[in-house]
Amino acid sequence: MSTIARGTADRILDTAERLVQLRGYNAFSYADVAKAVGIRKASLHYHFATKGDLGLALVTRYRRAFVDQLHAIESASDDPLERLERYGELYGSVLRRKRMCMCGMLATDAATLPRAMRESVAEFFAENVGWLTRILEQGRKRRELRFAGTPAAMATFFVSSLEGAMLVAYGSGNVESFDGAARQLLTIVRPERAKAATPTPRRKAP
Amino acid sequence: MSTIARGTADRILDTAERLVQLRGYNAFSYADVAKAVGIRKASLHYHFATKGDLGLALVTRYRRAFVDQLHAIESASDDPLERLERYGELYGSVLRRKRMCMCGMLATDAATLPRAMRESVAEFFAENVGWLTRILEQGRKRRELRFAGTPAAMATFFVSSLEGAMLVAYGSGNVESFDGAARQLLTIVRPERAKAATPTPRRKAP
DNA sequence: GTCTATAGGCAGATAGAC
DNA sequence: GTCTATCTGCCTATAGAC
Repeated sequence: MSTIARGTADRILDTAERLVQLRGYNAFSYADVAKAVGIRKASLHYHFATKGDLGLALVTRYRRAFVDQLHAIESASDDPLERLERYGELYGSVLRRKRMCMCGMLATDAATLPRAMRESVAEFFAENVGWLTRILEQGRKRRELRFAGTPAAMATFFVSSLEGAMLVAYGSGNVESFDGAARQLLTIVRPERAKAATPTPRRKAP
Repeated sequence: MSTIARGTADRILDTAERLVQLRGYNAFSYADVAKAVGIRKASLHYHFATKGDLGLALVTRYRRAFVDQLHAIESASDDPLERLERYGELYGSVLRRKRMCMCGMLATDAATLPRAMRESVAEFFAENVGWLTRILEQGRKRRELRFAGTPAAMATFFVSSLEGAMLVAYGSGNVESFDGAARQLLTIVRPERAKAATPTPRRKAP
């Protein structure tokens, strides 16, 4: 995958994605992207006419990639708790690359975004809540998960807590705090809920 | 208090605070503030020489106000659970004014902030975690709160979840989702939690 | 598809009059 | 303390050559 030559548009998206995740929508420029990609500012406009077009393409691609990873999680495991663990690990892996979730980042920029971008960011959260709701519903039915309230409410709480854990970890430069928060989060849906928070025994895939 | 005439510096801070909470540090300008306050850009520089100076003053003032509110909560109630409810309501009241937490907002801007600002934002989170740790510790000791893990870990989770609930609500324009998340959060520290029909607790090996 | 050149505007910041 | 005037630099975006 990484050895395949990619088109200019893809390289632009990769670079812009990184910059948005690091600095936010209003703190990256065509000049930044052009420099990193190795072409001129004007050439960027050939691929993405306006910054809004580029931004929308970024969110669209990010959402698609995220949805793909959700499907991958369902393929990899049938156990609700393990699926939730892997879901949290999606966020963790972003943070370990020293980035913030793109849509969490754009959420704070919402007031300054073109309408289409803002709506797509909202859809990202809705998509995640929808997926989690299904997993939680199924897990409760099978008695492999236990939690208070509706699956939808718990799903919203899940997304919120992971986004917040990333936000605080990113903003305070304290990456470890994310892992602790993610662990707490899993504790509250574990059926055998223990008094002491012990690290989760993680099954490794062969 | 609201009838007292305030100095220019205070009015600048009020306006800049609102703009940062709405749009972020990189999406407000001296021109915006000057227009709203009713003076010229150049006059702002008399009060705050650079944007970084203004930003640092904003965070400092915000932190002080927040700490004051924490003290007010301790004065208003002796009950740990009620204190936590009121703590959540601090966040809720910001969101109901259609704003994002200033430090949550600045957390996403971290990579672009002057060092002093970035450190002060990190201190905001640390202060909150510190206060919550005390409340949680005391509540557990008195058996009026119940939760897994250390008080410090739970405190970090608390701040993360509330910040994240604000972030998602703000970014998706769905303010109601915050209240649901805040309610879920309180559920997990309530001592009388869920003794409903649970499957036989199977203890996993650590 | 990529380039040079440039338009037109806004950014943060300063000098100096009043 | 607030003003006018101005500087320098960066921003998004476009025109037109190659």
